Amino acid sequence: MSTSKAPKAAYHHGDLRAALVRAAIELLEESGETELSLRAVARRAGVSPAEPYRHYADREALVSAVAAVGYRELAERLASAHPSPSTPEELASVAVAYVLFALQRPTLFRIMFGEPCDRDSDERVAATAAVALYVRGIVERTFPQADDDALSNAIWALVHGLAFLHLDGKLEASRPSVVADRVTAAVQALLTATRAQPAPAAPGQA
Amino acid sequence: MSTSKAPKAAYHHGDLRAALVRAAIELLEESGETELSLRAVARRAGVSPAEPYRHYADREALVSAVAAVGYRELAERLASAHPSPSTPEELASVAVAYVLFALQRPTLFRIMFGEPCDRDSDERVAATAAVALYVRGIVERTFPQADDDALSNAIWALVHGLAFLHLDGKLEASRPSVVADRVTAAVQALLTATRAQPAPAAPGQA
DNA sequence: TGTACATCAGTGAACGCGCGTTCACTGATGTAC
DNA sequence: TGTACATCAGTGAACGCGCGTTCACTGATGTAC
Repeated sequence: MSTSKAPKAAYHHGDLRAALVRAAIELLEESGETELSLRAVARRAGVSPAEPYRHYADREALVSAVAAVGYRELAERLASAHPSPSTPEELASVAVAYVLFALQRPTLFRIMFGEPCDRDSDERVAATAAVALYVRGIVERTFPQADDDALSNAIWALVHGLAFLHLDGKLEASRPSVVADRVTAAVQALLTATRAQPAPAAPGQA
Repeated sequence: MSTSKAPKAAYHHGDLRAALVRAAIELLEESGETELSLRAVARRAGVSPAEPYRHYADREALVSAVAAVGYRELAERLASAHPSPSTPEELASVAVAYVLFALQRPTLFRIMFGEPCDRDSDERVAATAAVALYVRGIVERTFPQADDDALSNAIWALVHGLAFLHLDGKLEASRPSVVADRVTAAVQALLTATRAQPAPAAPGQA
């Protein structure tokens, strides 16, 4: 029987490993700090400062686990914006979801993307690759005859850049609907033109 | 007589205020850490831990001064890539300069852009506005009949996103020439199409 | 030119703090017979 | 069903550390006369 959803007071705790990640995320979102103190997390989870070491090798391991949760939730948000976008309009709706996710969970997003970050964490490397593949899929569906590499990079960068510029206050971000409109407009400004000429006259395309 | 360039050993120090900023930047670039410890900076500058407080109100003030230097240097780099870009090709060369700056001075770039950052620092707010204006100028020159707002945001976001994706290892960044090519390709992938139809058939354009 | 004084850049010791991590431990749960 | 034991989640005290900041101070420089 899986214990995925019953942290009861029974047993010692049930699933403290997951509870620690949850506590960490709550702390991040309350404090607005990107720094995550293991002691603070333990305190929040109602547990002694030594306890986390039973579940995570060190601070960095907990941070990676937090980031992994973030990647999963981001993927869900994108998928629920549109399961399989294949037009510039659908792509724009996914872009909006990406940026709003960043704004609603700013510290989580920063931990996922805004840190030198442990190149050794397989979890994180895999999650990153998954996002890249997802974007690439959209681009291939939406612009079948484009230069996939260049265009995938460009699209991801565009959306990612919009997220960070809003997050860092370089673009005003107090009202989500304004942000959504701005993101949509930016994406359309670039993509409408791209779509307008279906075959960009490049040689050697199928 | 201005003392802008003579930190001699004469007098007490000459220009410790600037020396502290310099020490801070050196430390950042050596350690790869975004965290800046006032004590470490003082140590590096060969001065007691209390001394910085004679020049900066607190740690945050020093960090803002560091960011200000970063903005100035970024502006110089962009200007020297092209003083007044007005074609997609010229724009791409500026984009490359932006991304390479981020990669060459990663921690400085993160401090400039990748932190919640003090909304109250006039210096920083002004610097940000200057970058935005600069981008807007390029866009107006390059695409005279476009929707300036949307396109300016899109271009800045595209370039900024490319910088961060490389910086955070989401795009491979070990060889500058590869990065330069990738940035150029990404920019061209989006912009060539935009330029290809000079008047995008929107109503009400001069 | 020489003396008396004000200024102020820089000192160094001290404060209290929260941190990451280790350690020997306790006590509830599960297991074997 | 009852007892003896192994397991292991969680404890709590302690370690050494570097931090930001404050304080009363020193001593070199510049200034007035």
